[in-house]
Amino acid sequence: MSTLDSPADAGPAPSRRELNKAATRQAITDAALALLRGKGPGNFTVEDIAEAAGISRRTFFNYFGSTDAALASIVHGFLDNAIQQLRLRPADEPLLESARAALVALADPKAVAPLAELFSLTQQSPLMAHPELEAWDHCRAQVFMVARERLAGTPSEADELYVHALAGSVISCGKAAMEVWFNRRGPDLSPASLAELRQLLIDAMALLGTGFTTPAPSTSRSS
Amino acid sequence: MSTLDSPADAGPAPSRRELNKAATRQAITDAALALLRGKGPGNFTVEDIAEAAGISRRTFFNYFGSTDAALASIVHGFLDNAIQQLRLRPADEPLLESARAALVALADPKAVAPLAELFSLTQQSPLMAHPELEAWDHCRAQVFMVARERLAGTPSEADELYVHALAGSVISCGKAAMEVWFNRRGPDLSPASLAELRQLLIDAMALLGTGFTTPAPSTSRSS
DNA sequence: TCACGCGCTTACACTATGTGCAAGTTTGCA
DNA sequence: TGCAAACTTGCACATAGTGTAAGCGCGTGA
Repeated sequence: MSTLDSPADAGPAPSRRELNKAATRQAITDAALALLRGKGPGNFTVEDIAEAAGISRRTFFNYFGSTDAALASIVHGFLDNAIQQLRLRPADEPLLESARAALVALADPKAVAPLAELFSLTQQSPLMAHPELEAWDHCRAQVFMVARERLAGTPSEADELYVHALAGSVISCGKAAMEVWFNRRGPDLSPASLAELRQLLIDAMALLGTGFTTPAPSTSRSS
Repeated sequence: MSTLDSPADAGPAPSRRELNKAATRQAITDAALALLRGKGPGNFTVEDIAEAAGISRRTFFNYFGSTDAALASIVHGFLDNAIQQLRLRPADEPLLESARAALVALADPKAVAPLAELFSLTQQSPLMAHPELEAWDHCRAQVFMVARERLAGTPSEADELYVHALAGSVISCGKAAMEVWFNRRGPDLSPASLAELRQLLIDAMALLGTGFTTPAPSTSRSS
């Protein structure tokens, strides 16, 4: 989201309007998350969220197209952050290495906490599947674009298959690492747990880089 | 496996009720596809589909949860078919090889045609994204189960990450091949086009098997 | 062959979702 | 200060999705 440390920041100038909008947006997701905690997935309506956020039902729909979309914005926030990290990596670095670095950089409590809570509240509830899948796919599209930019000008510039397959696989492996981590540790955010997440992400990218050769490749847990 | 009636029939005994249900289901998807052709995505309602299929609106919802779900059943049909092919492969074969074989076996006009038309009608229309992503994810879960079964008893039985990452990557690469193929050929089902699809699927699996080492790996088109 | 039971279809009613529109309110700017 | 643009809100309306109970068609056993 925002890294507003010093006065001379990248933003042009956060006007009052934009601050209000950001605040409203935040109020909506907060309210939605609170209701998810309190009532469980599928047991509250847009009207409930709007009331809890102190806005009208109509205004809710000015921000999000559905309850799901409001909750998925949490996932979007995390993944957008990941993309941002990815774009910071040097362009001549192998993409797998960049992805590994970007993901590991994101494995800190601040960034993972909302995601972990969302997962713990929606686990094995297909009600959440739709917008979450869409969020990951959006991220995939971003990775695709980064990968394409990097390959621009190289001999294989036009190899769409390579770029599509790579982007999709990177996302799948990142997702797999997150999923395994959550299955093992639940919403545990302790340093040891986060270290394991980092190792899983590293291992997942390594699997991709080695073509899934050895079924027992990792240092993170070998049965 | 053997019933007295038909020579090569696998079903236990298609009763009249089941035939009716199958027919209705088919009528619904046919009607939905026809409306998609005629009016474009998002420009028709459940009521329209029901009317075209000769059933009530309520009955539609007895079969599908939404218009999207009705159309996604086409994708589901294709992917279920792929899973079936995958399960026919010998259990000691490498999974990538099995996936390659299963996918190539599915690259025939009969199986691909409905999928190709659906793609051509919904391309760059996010209205279709949700249920389609869900269909792919369902397939991913199936591949995951197959992979887990195959590794049961091997030294790496408990390596969840490996299985999750592999299943996800296989799906992503299959998806990538289909996407590239459609971007190149559109709804072209000529033998040459299908041969290219097959080659793309093979190349995609090869990329996965070689860890995406060479950015210019394929025989399918190198710019 | 017939009648009973069960499953599927349907109409109805109702809640929730999502959107267009116009009026009211706040913010930016000259 | 005053105007214009952006944002919020209430209202109306079309559509989605579901529970319920009555009606119809299919399978089955007497």
